[in-house]
Amino acid sequence: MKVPQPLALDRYDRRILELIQQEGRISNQELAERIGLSPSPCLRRLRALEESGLILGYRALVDARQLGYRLMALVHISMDRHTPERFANFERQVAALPQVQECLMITGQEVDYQLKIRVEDMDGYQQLLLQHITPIEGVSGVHSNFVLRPVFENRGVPVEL
Amino acid sequence: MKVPQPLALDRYDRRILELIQQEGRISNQELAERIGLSPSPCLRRLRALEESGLILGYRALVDARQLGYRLMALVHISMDRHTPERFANFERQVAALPQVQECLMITGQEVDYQLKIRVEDMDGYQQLLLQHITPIEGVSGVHSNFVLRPVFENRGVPVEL
DNA sequence: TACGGGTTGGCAGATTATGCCATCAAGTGG
DNA sequence: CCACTTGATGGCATAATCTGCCAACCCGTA
Repeated sequence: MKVPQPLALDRYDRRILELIQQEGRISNQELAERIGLSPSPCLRRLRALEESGLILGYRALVDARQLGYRLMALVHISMDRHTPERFANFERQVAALPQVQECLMITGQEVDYQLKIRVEDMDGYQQLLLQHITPIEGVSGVHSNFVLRPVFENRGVPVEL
Repeated sequence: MKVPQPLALDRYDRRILELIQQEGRISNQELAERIGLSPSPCLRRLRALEESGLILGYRALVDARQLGYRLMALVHISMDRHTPERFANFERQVAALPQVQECLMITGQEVDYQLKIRVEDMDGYQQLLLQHITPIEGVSGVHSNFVLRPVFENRGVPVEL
């Protein structure tokens, strides 16, 4: 473990970050070739980026539609009383629901959270909402928008220059 | 290339999908151990899942905050005229902005798109909005919510039993 | 010029991936 | 009940990759 340095990334590090955000399973050899370095220093840099916490991990992207999740929705939640306990409890309950892909606490006069959920269809949506989200203590309002088309998702973080 | 089958995933395939969504760079050997299969058939299954398109790819997760992106916002866009050309043009322009991490076309009486953006700070936000998003032809309204805290993101798609 | 810190490239051994083949289990028809 | 077919497994040999180590190099400084 290393304390986050003032963070000095040269162009090699940046190229590495760009490439592994696109091809997370690229071999170190090919990575080295593409950034114009030999395998040894390339691997050292990659490991250093991982150790520093800049690279949080690796994920395979799975096609949700092919798995039967044909409906994606953005669910906006408002809470009645804004106590830390209420929030903590809500977040814990929501984290336990696998259909909830993302949970963001956001600004907004009427809204406290936005959830991104994936379900099979409207039935699944209704079930999730009525049986698992609405009943959570403190939830006073729920409003959803459905995703008509995901234009793009899962883009990498820009690593300038 | 294979045509998407009726999709019959046994428990081995499901375990593979679960594991590589959590550890995208896991070695085939360890993957095989964890699912209780020898390396050969495990690798065959993994490759088959990739070929079938169920696995779309692999990504490294990069810590945006450490890269200086301290502000995340959800930007809601409304368009004045709902013609396919307007939409296509908007999507193209928005895709060219690296700060836009996600673009979803959504339902809503006043809203057509939700963008998830990452910027350095409020200055960056203002610049992005005024110089690159508002000027896009057809954009008639913009309303943003800021993310106070990302409770969780980037969760895997659930692969039931 | 000599020195020190940091990085590189190359090499050897360990680990992993890959293709091939015999074996095995399940289902079919004789 | 026995061939026979289909599809998947496990093991093995080979190829490719990773990993740790060390000498060489670059660069700023004394």
